[in-house]
Amino acid sequence: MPELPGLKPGGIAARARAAIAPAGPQASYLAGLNPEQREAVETLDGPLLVLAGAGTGKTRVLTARVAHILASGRAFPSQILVVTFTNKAAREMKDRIHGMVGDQIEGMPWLGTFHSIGVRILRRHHELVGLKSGFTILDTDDQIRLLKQLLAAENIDEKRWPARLLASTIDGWKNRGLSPKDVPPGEGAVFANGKGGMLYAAYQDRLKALNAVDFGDLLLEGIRLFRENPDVLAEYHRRFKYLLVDEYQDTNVAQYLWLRLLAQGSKNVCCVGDDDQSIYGWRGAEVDNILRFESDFPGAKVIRLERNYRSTGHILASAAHLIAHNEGRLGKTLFSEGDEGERVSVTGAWDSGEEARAVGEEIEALQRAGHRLSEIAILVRASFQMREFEDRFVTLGMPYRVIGGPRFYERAEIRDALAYLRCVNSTADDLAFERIVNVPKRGIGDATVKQIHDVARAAGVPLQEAARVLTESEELKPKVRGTLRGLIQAFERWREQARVMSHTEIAEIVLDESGYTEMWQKDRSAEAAGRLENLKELVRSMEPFENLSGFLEHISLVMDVDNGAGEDAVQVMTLHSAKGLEFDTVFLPGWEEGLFPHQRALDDQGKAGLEEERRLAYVGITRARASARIWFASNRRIHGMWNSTVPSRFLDELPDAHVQVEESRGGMGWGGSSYGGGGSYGQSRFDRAEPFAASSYSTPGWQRAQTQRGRTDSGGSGGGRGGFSERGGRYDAGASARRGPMVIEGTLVASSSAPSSAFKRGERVFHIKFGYGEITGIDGNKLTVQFDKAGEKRVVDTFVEKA
DNA sequence: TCCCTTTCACTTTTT
DNA sequence: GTGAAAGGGA
Repeated sequence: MPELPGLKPGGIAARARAAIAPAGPQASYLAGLNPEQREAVETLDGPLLVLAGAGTGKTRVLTARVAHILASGRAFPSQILVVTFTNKAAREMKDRIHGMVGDQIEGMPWLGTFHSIGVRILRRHHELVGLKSGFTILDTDDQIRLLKQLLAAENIDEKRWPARLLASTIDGWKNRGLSPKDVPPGEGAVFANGKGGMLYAAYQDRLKALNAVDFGDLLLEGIRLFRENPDVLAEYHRRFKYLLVDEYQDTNVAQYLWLRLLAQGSKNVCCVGDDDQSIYGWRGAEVDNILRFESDFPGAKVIRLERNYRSTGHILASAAHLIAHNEGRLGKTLFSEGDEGERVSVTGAWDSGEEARAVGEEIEALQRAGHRLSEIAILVRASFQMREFEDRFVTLGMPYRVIGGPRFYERAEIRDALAYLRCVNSTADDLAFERIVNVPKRGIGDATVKQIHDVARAAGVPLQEAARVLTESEELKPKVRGTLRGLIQAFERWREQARVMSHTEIAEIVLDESGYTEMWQKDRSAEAAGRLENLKELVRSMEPFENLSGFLEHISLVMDVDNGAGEDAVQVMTLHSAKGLEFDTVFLPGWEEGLFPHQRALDDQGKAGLEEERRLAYVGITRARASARIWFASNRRIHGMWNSTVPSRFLDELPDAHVQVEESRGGMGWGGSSYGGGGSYGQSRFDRAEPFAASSYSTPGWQRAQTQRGRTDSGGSGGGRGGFSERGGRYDAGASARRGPMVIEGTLVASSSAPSSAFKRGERVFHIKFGYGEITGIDGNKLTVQFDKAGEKRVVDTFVEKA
């Protein structure tokens, strides 16, 4: 299409579309929508809540709605506000709208994350909230260093009151939309014997002095801006004719307040979300926001999307039955029109190692059957679980990819490199200067840094300037003085060069001449090569930007690199990072009490915590299109200690009719299941499962476990060959002859396989978790023990030893 | 100032 | 068991 000079592409596009293709049955973006989706797209006036269950085409509705608004000529692209949580979601949305509406719409200016739109607004009105232009955005690392300084200045023991804790406390306040003066005195007093509120205020002052904001401020200051300047708010009211919010169940109070202020204008606010997928309560998300929508926005219409296009019947029914155990929900019932598919499988393993082995074998079988590895995912509750799977995949030579983990820009080398660039970009970036002044080590230690600080404070100048002044005085030792002067001069030189060179060239020069690259080249550790690679990647990622400051501006908010997507590899990630994704086959390992639901969630949040864990389980199951395979292990090492575990209560909440309880081909699933408070899980069908209770020790799995244990040093590498073939013959042979105590890494795990227990009533025993106790009852291999500390528990005899 | 030893925690994570 | 961070000694 030829360019039309002087005309705004967006405006033309919208009008042209409206003229050529008026919104009607024939509009292409409406094609293929079901009636509910279509209603959600076409209900343009007034507040609308779209409750979109998992796999019901939520993104499709959002993008079609934008297309519809544009095509019907109701608004220009610049008059639509679309907010998402992650950059990834924003990018996807942009791409899809682009695909629907076409080239003419040059990206919608107000489509982005809460934070990126927040910055955009603050940059336009910075003077109204007391910021200078070009303010910097601090990330968590900067925040913590700043808070450490504040704590030190207040003589607060950092051991007792860690900066991290203060940071998350302040974050929590900001998430709830509280500025220092709004913090309830009682709450402010919680930290450091009453100094919490004061520290928060001091922190905000420091931020202002540094001309910086943190992530929370991007919204909080926006709220303040709107409240204190009605004329500014009115301007945005006029501007935004339509507001759309993705993942509304994840909004926190600050985001809610921010949004509500903006929505007072046109009232055409459409929020899309799923209360059953709210899994971010721990970082301030308020499910309440979505539950309250109808009362918050009077006259709101609610549309439910319940037709699921992703999963088979059994999977959907299992997920639905599970989530029905939650009380705080709006209630939806997903249904699918596809076939029932295969049942959700539940399998027990002896321990986490066997769990990983068995899952690895199943994946190999799937691979042989022609499944693509990238359509297989392992979703874990906690990242430490990934390790065993990774180890396994390495020995199997199975390609895998870990999603999530430390983000690219959070890596030390990237942050160091960025700090150098920030110093080149601005002489006033004190935090960046402090970070790299002695990286690589050049003999400028704490003592010198403190001196620089003193000069800076006294003269009211930034650290770089103070350092320059200091090198001109006689106060430093000659050696230090020389190095510091060299560094300052280097920065001046780089700044000069930055004017004439491209920013990527400058970056390379800076990293090279500062000795930073050399530092890693000399480093003998295993990660050094990867770090150098990351530095190269950083420079590469700068290319699309116009200049250094443009790059730095974006990097604080948006920085994720493609980590080799598209290659055929098993996807390993946490349940949290799986939200929004889908796979043909999903493995869900580690469904054990204490791990999932996580003990900490139960301890800290009680019932609310349990319900959030349950939602997490729901998210996990609904990621699967065709096959969901749940696992639990009877023994897991927690904090370096082997613990026997109890199958997760969520397993009992799955509907029998849709679940296939598998006998692990490795056997041994149900070994020791009696940990876990109260007897309420004693009734679990997984406790009663017969094949294992009486005859555990003659199953192939047990023998295999023993054999593997016996080959002490072969653990990992010995299992390299696929497992199925080894199973049948080898481990069965002579199995029943194996008797006697079994010691694993110094812990007595099993002492007897005799059908009648070797224990007697009244005998004193020791349990690794519960300590000492006295046997009060014997039932097969299960003992009832009155523990001195832990009270009465039912335990399998293999987990206690005679005291 | 640096390096080594001790100590501590250990759920989830975006911006 | 493991890794990161902090403190103390060289």
